[in-house]
Parts: sequence; C-alpha cells; structure tokens
Amino acid sequence: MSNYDKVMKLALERGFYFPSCEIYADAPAGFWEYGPTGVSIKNKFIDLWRRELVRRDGMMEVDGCQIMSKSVFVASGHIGNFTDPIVKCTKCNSIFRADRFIEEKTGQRVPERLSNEEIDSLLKNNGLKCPNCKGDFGPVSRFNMMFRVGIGPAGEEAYLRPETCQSIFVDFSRVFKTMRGRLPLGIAQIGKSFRNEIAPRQSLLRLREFYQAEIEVFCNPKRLDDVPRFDEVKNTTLRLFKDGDGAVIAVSAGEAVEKGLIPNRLVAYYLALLTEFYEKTGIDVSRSRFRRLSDEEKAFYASVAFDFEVETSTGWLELVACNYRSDYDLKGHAETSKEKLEVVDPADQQKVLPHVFELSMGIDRSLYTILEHSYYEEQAKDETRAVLKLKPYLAPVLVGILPLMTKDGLGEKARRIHSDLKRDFDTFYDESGSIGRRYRRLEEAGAPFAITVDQTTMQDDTVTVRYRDSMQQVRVKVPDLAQFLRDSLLIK
RNA sequence: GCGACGGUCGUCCAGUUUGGUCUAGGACAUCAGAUUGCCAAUCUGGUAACCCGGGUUCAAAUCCCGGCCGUCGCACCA
Repeated sequence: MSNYDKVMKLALERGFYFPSCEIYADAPAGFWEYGPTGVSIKNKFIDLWRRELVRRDGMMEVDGCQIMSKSVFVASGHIGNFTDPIVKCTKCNSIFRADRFIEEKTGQRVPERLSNEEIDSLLKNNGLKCPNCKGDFGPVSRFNMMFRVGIGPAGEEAYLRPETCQSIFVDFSRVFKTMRGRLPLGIAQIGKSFRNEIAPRQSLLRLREFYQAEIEVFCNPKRLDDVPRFDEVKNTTLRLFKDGDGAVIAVSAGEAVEKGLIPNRLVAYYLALLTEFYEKTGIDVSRSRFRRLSDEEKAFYASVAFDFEVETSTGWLELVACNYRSDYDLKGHAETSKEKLEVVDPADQQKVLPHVFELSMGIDRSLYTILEHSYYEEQAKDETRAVLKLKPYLAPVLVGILPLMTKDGLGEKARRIHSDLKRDFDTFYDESGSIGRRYRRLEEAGAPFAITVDQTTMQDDTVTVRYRDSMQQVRVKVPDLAQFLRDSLLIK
C-alpha cells in the first residue's frame, strides 16, 4: 500500500477528511470536507501560520468575499487569460486545447487573441482531425476555469474567486489608509478559492473548492533590498532548484542574495520565513525545494516565480507559489476602477504604485503533506505500531486520559482529571479496552501524550505521562499536569 | 474530458465467471457485558454494506444500458 493510500485510509477512518455529499450518488468530484480531527489540525495550522508569518512580520489580515464582481476579473486578467479555446471531437468527444493542438501539429504559433472563428479556420485549413479517432472537430468554444454565478433576479454576472488574493488587491487602498500602512506591508488572508478543474484528482491535492493562505507583500520596487529584519533570517538555509541544473543547492538566505540566486533581499527574506514556518509544521524540509519557474511555466502575471515543493509519495507537490507580481494587479485595478492606488513611501516622500510579492499557500495540500510526513510504522513486538507524529501544537488531541481500570475509584479519578483539563486542552477520555489498545488508538490519532491513572495515583496523587514517540513514561503530580501540557505546546 | 480497469459493512476482502440455501460471509475497527490490569489479551453478544437509476428474468450483488465516483495513462493544472 502506498503512503498516499495509508494517509487516505487514516483520513477516512479517523475523520480527518472525506468526500463531500458522499451519501448522494451525484456528488461531483473535487469537493472534500474536513471532519472533526481535520478541522482541528487545520485550525491549528492556521494559528501557526498567523504566529510565524502574519504576527512575526507585522502583517495585516483581511477576510474577503468569495463572490466578486466581474470587473475584478476583467482587471485581474482572469476573464481574458483564464479562458482557453477548446475543441471537441464530434465523434469521440475528446477535448483539446485548440491553440496548443494547432501549434503541436503545424508548428505555427497561435496568438492568444485570435477569435474562435479564426481558430476554426486554422483547424480547417490545416485539415486537422481528432488524433484519437480521426473524427471531425466541432466549433471552437471557450472554457473558463472560474465558476460563474448570477446575482439577484437578473442573474448579474459575477464569479467565485479563483484565488483569494484579488480581495487583498481591491481592499489594499482602504486597508493601507485606515490602518496607517507603510511599505513594505504584508496583507494576509485565509479563505476559499474556486477553480473548475477539468480533472480533479487525489483528494486534497487537486480540489475545485480549496483553502488558500495568501500573503501579498506590497513594496517599493526601488527598495527591494531594504529589508531591516533580513538579519533574522540571513543564516536560514534555502534549498534552491532549477530544472536542468540537477541537484538542489542549499545556501543561506544571505548567500543566495549575494550570489544572485535570488534577485533581492525581500524575496529571500520571505522564502526564509516560509522555510522556517514549514519546518515547524513537522514537514521534512530536507525533502523540500524552491523551484525557480521558467518563463513558460510562470503564471501570466508573474515576473519571478518560485514554487515551494515537497516530496511526497505522489511525487513533488507544490505547496506554495511565490510570485513576484510586480505592479500587474494594482495597475490593472487602478485602470479598470479609475481609482488611484499609488501611495507615498515615507522613505523618499515619493508616490509609488507598489509592487507585490506573493506567497500563495495551499492549505489542503499542506495538511495532506503534514499527515504523510508524520505517519510512520514500526515493529513493536509482533505488531506494527502506526504513529502519527504530529507536533503537539498541531495535534487534534493533545492528551488522552486513561484509567488503568475503572474500579477502585480509578475511573472516577480519571474523569475528574479530564474535566479539570478539558477546557484548556484538547483532551480525550477513554476507558474502553485494554490499556495497550488505548495507547495505540491515541498514537494513530496523533496524540503526543497519554495520562494514565493507576493505583499509585490513589496513594500519592501522581499519574504517568506517556510520550507517544518514545513510549517512555514519567510520573507527574496531578496539580502539575496543566503546566506540563502548557509547556509541551510551546513552539520553539 | 478521452481510454483501460474498478466500486459489497467504518476499513480491507470473499461472493459475480455459470443469476437461485446470499435471509450477503470473514478479518480488523467499533459498541455492550464478563474477565484481566501498563503497551493492539480473552470470551459472549450487538450495530453495520451490495454506488445511483433503468432494463432483462419467476428470480439480480451477479447479466444488459445510462449516470456518478475512484485508480492509472493521455490531456489539463492561470
């Protein structure tokens, strides 16, 4: 069984995530829901993101709407660039990207701005047929990855946002003014985005409705090396990779800038913050890399782009897109809306239209990767022990509270300890089955600790605390438990 | 979206070839009770499934058609 399958099984069995609307046969692909344990780890992941990125860097957070007006996407370029010309075979219904298909077959460039009719005649003049069945093509149509919605009784055209960042761009002016912003300013947002993927696959890895944690750093393009906090990260190791170059180069952030591997300190600073963040999620960053994208691969708005990728059982998985978007977005919104979006940079009292460096994180993929990198099996006696070695601050259950047996007042004592702790910590009380079985259940669910109430507890008011990973036990006084657990949650 | 293969308790699997003792079986998980009492113990009992819709038939988990979902390959992935 592949690791993907193991994580999938664990997710279904333990309520991390599962298909949306699964009791109905017409449930569409690409939609998944988080169950109780999944929500818990997701919320904790987001808390960690706020701590390590938003608060650390003094960013501001907003929460925008998921439905946005058509104009937003005219300005962003999604209405133009997000539509692909497609043709469908009239015989076997295969669908092809018309422009790419023509380029591939004839070698001639197909400009983006050709009309459907012009592409039609290109197909006809070159005598192109369906490569699968030699059937004729129907007329060229447009496929847009955005979900269109109709507002009000007239069905006014609007869209579900395909990326959360557009909210940040349209909010930028007000946030900057009212919150007394200064460049560089990070504005962050957690929220859902929607893309009508042609072929969603692999549960959380390719969704039609998904969570993004995005950060847009607004900056003055003349001051991209003016990063006061750069010293904090100059020794942080960045793992850089470029297709064709072969191996990953591990260099410090400072060195990466000096050697020109990264164009400026601002970009290097945020790549370093991101690396430090992911290290704290428990993902094995020695299996990660920042892949510098070639011009062909980059999004239409990006001038420099790095993908943060992590190795999983499904191959290299893109968790974060880091794009230098220049002034592409603010310029587009300024032109379309006729609003002035320049701000004054106090450094030189000059007006500037800020440039943007973006960290666009896929939350669902990150959570999947945390689960996969945290899961391991080891032989314990004749049995395989399955453990989810989640960090305490990400674990849905921090501690299980188990009476060794229910008689002699041990059950009551354990329930009392549970009720004293449950409002401050994620606890789980369990008295069913043998003690060994309960330990195994907890470690498979990722709980770092188990508290066991035994006969000694009744004499000296101590319990054993068992560590998930080492299976070692220590005795702790009951009144000290809360402090013990608080200490375990510290993020180092 | 195309093609190949597949879809049975929470999970994994048997049953489908050759329609009928299938009133759908097992393992693990889970629940209750008994027993035990520090690393998946034992016993007893219970809950729990044929993806959806249509068709053929005296009879469908099994055959046929359509849809949905999944895996893989192709294509797609701003």
